Amino acid sequence: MGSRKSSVTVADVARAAKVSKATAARVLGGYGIAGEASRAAVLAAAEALGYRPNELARSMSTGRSGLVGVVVGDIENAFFAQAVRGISDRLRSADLNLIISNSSEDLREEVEMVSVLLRQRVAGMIVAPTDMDQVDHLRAAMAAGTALVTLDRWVPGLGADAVCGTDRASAAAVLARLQAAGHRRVAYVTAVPLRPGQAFAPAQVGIAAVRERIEGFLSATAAAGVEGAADLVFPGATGEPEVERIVARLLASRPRITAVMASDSLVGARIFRALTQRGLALPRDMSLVSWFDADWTSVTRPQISVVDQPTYRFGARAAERLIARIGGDGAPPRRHEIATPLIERGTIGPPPAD
Amino acid sequence: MGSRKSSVTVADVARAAKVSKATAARVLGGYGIAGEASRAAVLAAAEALGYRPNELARSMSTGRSGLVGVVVGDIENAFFAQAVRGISDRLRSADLNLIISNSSEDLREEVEMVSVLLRQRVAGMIVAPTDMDQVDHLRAAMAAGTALVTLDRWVPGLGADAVCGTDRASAAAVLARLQAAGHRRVAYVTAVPLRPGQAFAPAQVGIAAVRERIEGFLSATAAAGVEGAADLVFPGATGEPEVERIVARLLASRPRITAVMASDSLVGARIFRALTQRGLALPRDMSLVSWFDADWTSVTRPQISVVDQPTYRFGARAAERLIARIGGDGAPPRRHEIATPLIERGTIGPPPAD
DNA sequence: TTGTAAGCGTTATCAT
DNA sequence: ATGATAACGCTTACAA
Repeated sequence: MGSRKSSVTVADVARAAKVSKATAARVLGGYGIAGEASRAAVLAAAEALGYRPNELARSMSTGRSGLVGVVVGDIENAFFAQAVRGISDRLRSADLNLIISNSSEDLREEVEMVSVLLRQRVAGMIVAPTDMDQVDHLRAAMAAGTALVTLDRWVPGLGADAVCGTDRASAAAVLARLQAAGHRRVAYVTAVPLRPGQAFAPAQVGIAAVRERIEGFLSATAAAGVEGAADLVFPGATGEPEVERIVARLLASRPRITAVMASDSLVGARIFRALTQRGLALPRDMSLVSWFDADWTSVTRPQISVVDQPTYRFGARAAERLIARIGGDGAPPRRHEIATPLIERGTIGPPPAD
Repeated sequence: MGSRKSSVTVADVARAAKVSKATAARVLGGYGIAGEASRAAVLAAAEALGYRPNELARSMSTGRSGLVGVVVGDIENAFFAQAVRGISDRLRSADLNLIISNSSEDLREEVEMVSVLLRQRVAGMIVAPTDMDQVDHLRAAMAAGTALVTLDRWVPGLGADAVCGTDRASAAAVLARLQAAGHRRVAYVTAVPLRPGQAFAPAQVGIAAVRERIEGFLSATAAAGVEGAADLVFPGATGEPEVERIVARLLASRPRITAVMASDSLVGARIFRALTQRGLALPRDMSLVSWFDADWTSVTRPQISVVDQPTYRFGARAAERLIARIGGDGAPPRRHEIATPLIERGTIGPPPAD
């Protein structure tokens, strides 16, 4: 039965090369110094025996681990998938490997995942925190000496580097652009759940990036003299039927809502579908701007106007910061903003005459 | 300076609980037996000190590693991103963690990544081999005792479990459906590179799934009495300009090619765009079937007919097999096929009268 | 039930 | 330049 995986160790190599374990370790580990003769012998023996260094053991004695953990909301989502690719590409050049895990945007799972990563003694982690008001587990990780960078979301007071978009400003800019086109009542639709039994307030939104966008949206709306700004935010757009209901409310609103901002590309796609399935045309009957330049936004007709979030760069940048921190960079932590500009395509038009 | 990460160890807990290291280890590790009193003391001490088991050390002594490696072509691609999610979900319930890496469909990188995973002493790995004719590194991994399951691609003679689609059959079925609609000259467009300086032959295609589809396509085409089947395969559709050129050739062909099969959703999207940008309408001017039910295929007008590859299930299934193997399942390795059925939407029509 | 002590495969210190 | 030898934090006989 027992197929002992007993791999070849430095001791084996040393024996074969007729040198001490220490010498073999030095040449194999590439540290210290070794004579020409022994070096050759060791290398030959290692080759012959098929020696593979055991990173576990190596990490055990050095204390550093070569592994970096990533916790994202949903790897299936292109937004995060691209970010992970960016992280992965950067990490590779620093000889670090990637443990990835999904939080499903659920705090409990996030806490669990962080704990698992800590047990694996990762050198650092990149997390997209699902709730900016519950970050004790992240604090603990940092206190334990693990480098941390938050992705896409800035948590004030955490003291971790963050790489995120210009959420507040972009939301305001999109609204301004829509108002310039003549829209007055613009809606903001997002998937974040409305905490049960409570009236909506931005402070209830746990995902920092979304909260910031909503705040930007709300203050710009109010500043424009539009009353009842809070009623223009539609949370809970979690699935097909929910979006369907929201679109119905949008269309029934009086005074009429004539433009929509979708908080992510999934919501955007669903709104688009709900609208076109009713036989409505964009931007004639409704203007639409979606966050994230997903694939689908350029095959529709017209193409969708989007707020471009270059998440590959988010990821790459986050990895760079993390690598620096692991390397001992002690600069004060800061927020690294990456511009998320509006890409105008075909779904911004004047409001319907009606 | 030196923020010694010196975490609390079992020894520390033992000392605090006034028991031996072994006893503390037993209750913390959840094995062996321990008296009620000591158990309570240890647990309390661990809690107070904030003890976190060191998985590295644990793996070192037990020999098993709790980590599973995954090597995919491109995590940024929804095809793989969904598969990874499936893997991740299944792995979690088995208390396994996921190291992921990208091969960029490059053999050299794949070999390197597998080697890295082996050094990390992963319990097993799931790989989408980029070249079915170069799998020595995978053989070596299995020989070293690492469990292996291939994803989406079957490598004959490797002796590893594989989870893949019904590629050959689906290709033939799609062709049959197209022929039933009246098409005679149908093209197959794929991103796999044409090896430089050689005429095209299916045996040059390294990605098993694609090779099988091409073989299915070719034999079904020939069986239908269509001459010059090989000229109907268009490899090298790697980027926007390449697809543009291929579409031009498609449209210029005589006798005319009236339907296209796209080997993946990226190629499909590019073909769709190239076609519609020329003002052509689907399926009036050209019929189209794409592999993979990507998001974008349901927002176009008409919606795209696709071969649905449920890659989340591919991943989940692969993870299940791997878990079984890690658990010692010794059943003969086999190919696990998951149906990839044609979903008819709006892009199959009769050939243009012309 | 509990404790002692020997590993696991490295790195790292200190003589030689 | 090289060789003993002690860690690293855990598991696991074996003894008490």
